[in-house]
Amino acid sequence: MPELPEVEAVVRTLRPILEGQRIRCVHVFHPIALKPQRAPCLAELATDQCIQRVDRKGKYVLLLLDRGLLTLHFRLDGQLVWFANGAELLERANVKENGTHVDVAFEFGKGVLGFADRRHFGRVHAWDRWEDSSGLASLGVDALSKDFTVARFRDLLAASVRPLKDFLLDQTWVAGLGNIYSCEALWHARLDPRRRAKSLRPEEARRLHKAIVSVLRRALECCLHPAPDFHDSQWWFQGLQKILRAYDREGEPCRRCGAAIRRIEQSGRSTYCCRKCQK
DNA sequence: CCTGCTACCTGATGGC
DNA sequence: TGCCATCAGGTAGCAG
Repeated sequence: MPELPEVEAVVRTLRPILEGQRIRCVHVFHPIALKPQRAPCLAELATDQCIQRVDRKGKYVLLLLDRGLLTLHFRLDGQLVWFANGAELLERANVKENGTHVDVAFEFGKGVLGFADRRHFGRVHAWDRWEDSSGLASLGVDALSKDFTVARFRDLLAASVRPLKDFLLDQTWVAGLGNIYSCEALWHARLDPRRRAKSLRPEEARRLHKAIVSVLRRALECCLHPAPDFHDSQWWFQGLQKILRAYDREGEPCRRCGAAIRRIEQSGRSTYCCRKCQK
């Protein structure tokens, strides 16, 4: 559930479940999910603390504790799973037949929250202060925050010589966009992903800003209907496909001009765009 | 400081 | 069927 809208939908769903709950204990099944931190560090920081607030910055989920915080990052494939209680967790987690993959779990009075990522890219980290997390501390302005204004965005663009696509993927300028919504925003703004960020005219910067915000809002609506269901480990976001105009549509006609959507490679990753109407 | 490249992992898919 | 190559919604760490 990688990009900003998916993480925001998770956070909104998690908030009423977790806020005010005390972490009774922490289970670490796969320590790689904590790397480079270690299990004792997480257990010591989290055990017996209450979750005061559930929040998000960029693609990070923040669980703010009485003292310190936990950060969850799903990377490409991470997800959350809910269990009724500790017994159900131990019965189902990582067992051979019909088991549910779980890397780390937090046990509460009302149930258990599991963090799972078979690929082991996702991370669960514990921090005394948010500034201690270099990933979190280096994030730029969140794309759905009110600080993400056209003026601010124009200044950021003007300071970067990189191609627009790389600029949008770089979380230190604007936080929250990944490969899908970068492609989508550029398609909606009718801008060539290879253009240098600083080459945009004011009107083009405004168009891209508007496209980013509207694409993310529309995707968030999609992610909330239906809302995430952590009780079902097969749960996934439905219906995102129907809002995509460029991503993963190689060879299909552009919905604006009819030309074939092309797949090009930028910084080792796929960019989907219309070479005819994205200038 | 910036940029570009690789490594990190596992699973799904498609060609032969 | 089986085997192999390729691809995947992300980021950290490194060299230049």
